[in-house]
Amino acid sequence: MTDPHPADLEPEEVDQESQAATKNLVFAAAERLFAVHGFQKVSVRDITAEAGVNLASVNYHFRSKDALLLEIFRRRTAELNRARARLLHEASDQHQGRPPVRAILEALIAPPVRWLDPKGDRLISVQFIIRARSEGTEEMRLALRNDVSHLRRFADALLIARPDLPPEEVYWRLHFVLGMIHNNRFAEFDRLNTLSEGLTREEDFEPLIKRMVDFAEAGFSR
Amino acid sequence: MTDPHPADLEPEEVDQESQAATKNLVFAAAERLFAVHGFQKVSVRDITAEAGVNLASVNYHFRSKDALLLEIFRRRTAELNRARARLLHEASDQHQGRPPVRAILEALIAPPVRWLDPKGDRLISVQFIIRARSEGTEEMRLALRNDVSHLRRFADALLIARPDLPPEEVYWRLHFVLGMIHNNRFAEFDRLNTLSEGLTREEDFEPLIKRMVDFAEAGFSR
DNA sequence: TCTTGTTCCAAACGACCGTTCGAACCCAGG
DNA sequence: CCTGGGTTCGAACGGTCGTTTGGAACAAGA
Repeated sequence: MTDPHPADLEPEEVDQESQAATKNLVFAAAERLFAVHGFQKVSVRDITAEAGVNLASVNYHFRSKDALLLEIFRRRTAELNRARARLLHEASDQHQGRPPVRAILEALIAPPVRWLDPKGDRLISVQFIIRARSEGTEEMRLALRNDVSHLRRFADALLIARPDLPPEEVYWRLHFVLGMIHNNRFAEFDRLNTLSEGLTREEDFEPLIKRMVDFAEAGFSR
Repeated sequence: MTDPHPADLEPEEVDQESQAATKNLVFAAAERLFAVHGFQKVSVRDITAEAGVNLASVNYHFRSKDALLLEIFRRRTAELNRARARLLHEASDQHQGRPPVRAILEALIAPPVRWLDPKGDRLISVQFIIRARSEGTEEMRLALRNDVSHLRRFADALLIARPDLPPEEVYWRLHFVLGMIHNNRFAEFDRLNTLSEGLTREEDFEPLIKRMVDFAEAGFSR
């Protein structure tokens, strides 16, 4: 008697629009609730109620609550990593395989910040990813090791772009840039807007990308 | 019949070494477990078991689990804010009330990074604070509004130090610096050490403070 | 039409949660 | 010695959690 769960034989991200409507409803509702309220505060009953499906749907289509969470995390981080890698690849092509620091930083920063735009449909996803980084389960820590292999390409590019710097200095500065990116949470934006009395409220996110890249590039300038 | 809970009549942080040993045991165990495992994953039973006290101790000495969490948060953030404010005040004294950007950033960065030193007894506390920022309850969000009033002193100092910059630019850069600071979590350090293959492992944290202040000051340089 | 496999559903299971309760305990003040 | 307020204790309460179950509903091929 083999395991009848359809989640086991999915290669990557099928049923985008296929007949498995319930699975997609659960996926979307879970991502939305997790992104807003956090992982531990959202119950399976919250998810299925939000999706308008039966309680058992989570354990049927995904194996467990944790597996659902991990699947969302995997798909979204893969998408983000792909977008970043594409920009880095383009920058590498335009600079004979040795992109300057600014282009590397832009490839790292631009995708997750563009996703913050409420006019798109990515805002939920990027908030989910950011939250996963600080609240993730033990299994997601392991999944983050793959993310390290993704980051290594950026670290290597930076090491090549700044061969004059001690390697540990490059790593630390990369760490600082990642901190800037990961701090773009709802709560932090609200805090900043309260502090600045609304001066920092953004409608277009390209200026924010420029601000961040400017700041990060300046940090790398010495 | 008035409320018999001793938690209600404590001014700030008495019973450091007083006869209420159980309360201190609970406080310390809760802070430690929360800092390591997060708020939602730690139960009252975990806390009391770690502290070696009875299960009901949490609800007796503090009113509830949330109230315990909030009390830890309040005490530690107050201590951190005091340390930062003192440094800012000293810098203000040394520069005729107009401290330069670097001194302001150092007052913001140095205290929480010094607390990261495992040789001290503050490592748990700073990890707790960082975790509280992203996993805090609703009541702690309100407590963070006081933190905004604390941050305003730093924002104002920066606005005075850089009157040539548009105010929103100053606020954004302050936001970036805070992101750098809040990213100093256990998991992120591990990730960085994996990525750098141990190159970034620190024993002394003063060089890290210098690195961070250098990076942040450079970001403010233009 | 009957069969077969997939999906959905209501209901329940056992485990763990935060909190409460009343009795036991301790220890100064009489 | 006794008394009484502060503290600790074991035990239990009601509730919510993630997960499981067995059958109903459904669609498609024989």
